[in-house]
This record gives sequence, structure tokens and C-alpha cells, in this order.
Amino acid sequence: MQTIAPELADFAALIADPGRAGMLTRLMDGRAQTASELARVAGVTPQTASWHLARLAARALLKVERSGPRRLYRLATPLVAQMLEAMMTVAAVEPNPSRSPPRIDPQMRRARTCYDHLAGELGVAVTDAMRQRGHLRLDREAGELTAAGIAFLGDLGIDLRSPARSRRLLCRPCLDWSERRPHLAGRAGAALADLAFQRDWIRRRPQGRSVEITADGLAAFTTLFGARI
Amino acid sequence: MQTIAPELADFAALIADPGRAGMLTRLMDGRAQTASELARVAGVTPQTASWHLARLAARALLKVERSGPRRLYRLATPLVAQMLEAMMTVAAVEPNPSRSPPRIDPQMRRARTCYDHLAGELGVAVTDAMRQRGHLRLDREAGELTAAGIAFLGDLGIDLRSPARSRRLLCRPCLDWSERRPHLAGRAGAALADLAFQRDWIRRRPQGRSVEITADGLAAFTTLFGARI
DNA sequence: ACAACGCTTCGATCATTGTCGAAGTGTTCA
DNA sequence: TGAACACTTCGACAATGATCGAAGCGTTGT
Repeated sequence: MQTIAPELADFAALIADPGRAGMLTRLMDGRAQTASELARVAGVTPQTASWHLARLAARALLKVERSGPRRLYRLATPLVAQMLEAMMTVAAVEPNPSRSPPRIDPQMRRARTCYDHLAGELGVAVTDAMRQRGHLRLDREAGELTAAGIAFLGDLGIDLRSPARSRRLLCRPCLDWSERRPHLAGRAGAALADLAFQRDWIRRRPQGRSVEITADGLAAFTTLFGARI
Repeated sequence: MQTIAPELADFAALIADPGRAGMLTRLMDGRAQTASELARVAGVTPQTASWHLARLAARALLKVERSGPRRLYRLATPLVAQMLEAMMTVAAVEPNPSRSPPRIDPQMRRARTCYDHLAGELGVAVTDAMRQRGHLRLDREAGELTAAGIAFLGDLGIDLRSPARSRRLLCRPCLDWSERRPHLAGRAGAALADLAFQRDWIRRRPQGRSVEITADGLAAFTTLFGARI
């Protein structure tokens, strides 16, 4: 017998609530949020949110830190974010080809962070541009930064050895659920996103994971990277 | 607002039923099964199973083929299997360190197929052995077959170019949910599993995804590969 | 054409679980 | 010490959805 099946079902049930799913997607950028903020995105009262958060934390999907009188919740590991991304990718497959694509928030579709790197049209466009210029080779399952790519990023001030001896992969693909194509992830993707925030090419919107592309950003992505966005 | 959250929740709800979870795990080896067989593993009546299967197919998790009077269901894409594997990996994290590990079916833990390659203790042992002999480099995020590894597999009669110009990656890691360590997947992993079946090193058990290691298999994995199992 | 079989649809029932009000805990600051 | 605040626990209620019996559909073989 498949003794894991009940466990898998229990586990999936954790995500199978709109409130909890909302909280999890809200946390997919890797940052911590207060219980109140998560109650807000879930659209429920603090009591209800607290109950949901307790369940998620009990199953090690979230970890909680205390900060004064408030509690901060974040995803327990990057693995959780990867799993959610995988689920979204499969969930985004349009089951009924006749129906119009599910209404995805346009801002979200345009540009967002996926844990710690760029996603959405922006993420894919930048990835495509780097690929076209020979900075990057990337398919759905693996990726590789070329010498030219490393030099290019180096010129921008990105030191890819930054977290010295990091066990994390330099360059890996991440399947973009809204574009249904891979974008750049891994250490390189994270470093690129960091740079974009530092240079004010993109700004986090107050709520959610979507980001705003500034005028500077538009210019930079277009001219420096050759991205078509 | 996160317009995807409700979709994600709906999607997760599909997996959040013990019956459906059982059906899905049963199908994770990539083969097709009849509705009756799936009703059996789910432990429900055919009517109920039919209802579950219809839901899964409607959301494009499964696809159905007719074969005479019976209907055969299989996973719609390998991506679905990968997603389920990712979920199991996260679900298998023991939330309560005090409790003993969740009782996983020992046969399942010992040796099973994961879509089309080897998993469980056997899968990890073979992977480790190949790694130790310099045939393979592999971590959680990426993998690479060395020249020695390609030669080694070639000597065994594995032609890794077999599906000519396959878009599928030669060598990639797959995180083993029972062992919590990566094992060999991709085209190389599939070819190796094929070989093991052909040479009768392993045999599918009548039900489920677990496989039996034959005496020949034990000898082959130990001597040929140097695996400690 | 008819019977047998596998599977699906329909309808009613019952359990699970998400929900919020009220009350409780713990932390910070005055 | 006491008040304010963030969050959690408890208890009861309502809705969603899984289940099976009964009946219907479609395919195969006689």
C-alpha cells in the first residue's frame, strides 16, 4: 500500500485553502511578514489567520520569529518556495483550451520576484536577452552562465562568488508560471535582482510580490541588457 | 491582490483527498492504469473513483485513453510527477523532531521507481556509488555525467543518445523524498532503470511503484556499480 | 440484437473544516 | 503596576465536499 498517500493529502490540504494559499504566495519572496499583514492578504480576521498560521508552522512550511510584541512568519526553506512554484506551473496549465486564460493580475504578470530573483515578463525578457547575447544557456531543466555572461555581470558590479563557497547553484532555470517559460534563477538570478533593487531599476510594491519597473529600469533593461519589454 | 491564490488553493484541493492522492502516487511511475485499479488503490467504490478521476482529468492532471470498454488514466505530463515529487519531499520533512519517522512502507523506501528512474535506498545507493567512482557529479540542483560515467554506462549497453535529439536533459538530480537526498534522474536515470528491468535486476511488484531487487540485481548493483545496499 | 461488463451521472446524506465572537496570553512602554 | 497592543485559544455554527446506492451510457462479444 501507498502509505505516503494520506500524508500527501494532508499536506496538500494545508495549501488547499484560499487564505493559506494567499499567505504562502505572499511569502514567496522569502521575506518575513507579520501575522496581521498575512491576515489582511488572506482576507480573514486575526483569529482565523492565527489558526491558519499555526497549522502551516506545525507542518514546517513556515517558521516564526518573535520581534517584540509581533510575530514574523516566513517560509521555512527555499525548497517550499520551489514547490509552490512547481504547483503554480502545473496549476497554470489551462485545462479548458476554449476558455480565456485565467485572469492573472497584470502587475503580477508584468514583473515580480520569485523568492529572490526576477520573474514575470521582465524576468523572462531579461533571461531571453542574455541568452540571445550568448551570456547564458538555459532550458527547462538546466542552465549555464558563459564566460561572456560572467564578465558581463562582473562589469555591472556583480561578484558571483559573493556568498563564498555557497552550496547554492550559480545558475539554474525556474519555470515561470505566468509566462510558462524558464527564467534565470540561482545565485546569478538573485544577484541580478539585488542589483536591480539597489540601482532602483525596480521597486517593491507595498503589497504583494509584484514590482514596479522604474523609468531608469526600463532604460537599463532595454539598453544594457537588450531586453524587449 | 494575489489573483493566483484561489487558483492555487483549488488546485491543491485536488490533491488534498486521500483517494486522489493515492491515485496520483500510483500513477507516478508514468504508466497508465484502469479506473478499476485506481478505485482499488483509493479504497473507494467505482462511482466515487470515477468522480475523482473526472476532476483530476478536468484540471489536466491526468489524461485518459480508451482501450475497448475500459479507460486508462495516466499523468498528463512528467511535470506533474515532478511536482508531486517536490510536494512529497517537503511533506516528508518531519515537523515534530521528537516523533519517530513517519511509517513509510519499507518496500517503498527500499526501492521504487520515480516516474521512470530508480529511487529509494537503491536509487540513492547507485547514485552514491557512481559519484564515488567519478562517474557522476550531482548535487541538489544540478548534475553532470563525466566522460568516465558515459563510458561506464556505454559498456553496460546503454546508448545515451537513444531518443535521438531528445530535448530532455541527460543527467539531473531528483530529490528523493524518503531518503531526503538527490538521486540520478533525467535520460541517464531512465536508461539505467530500463536496463535494470531488462536484465531482471529489479521487478515491478504487482501493485504500487515499489520494485523488488532480485538476487542477480543485488549482485550486479554491488559488484558492477559498487553500491552498498 | 441482446447480454455482459466497465465506467459514469445523479441525488441524498453525513463528516470535515473554515469561520468569527469572546476570552486569554504575553510583550512593550509609561 | 497598569494600559495598550499583537496575537492566540476556545467554542459554536454553517458550508463545502466526499461518499455510496441506484440508474444510465457505451463498448464488446455472442
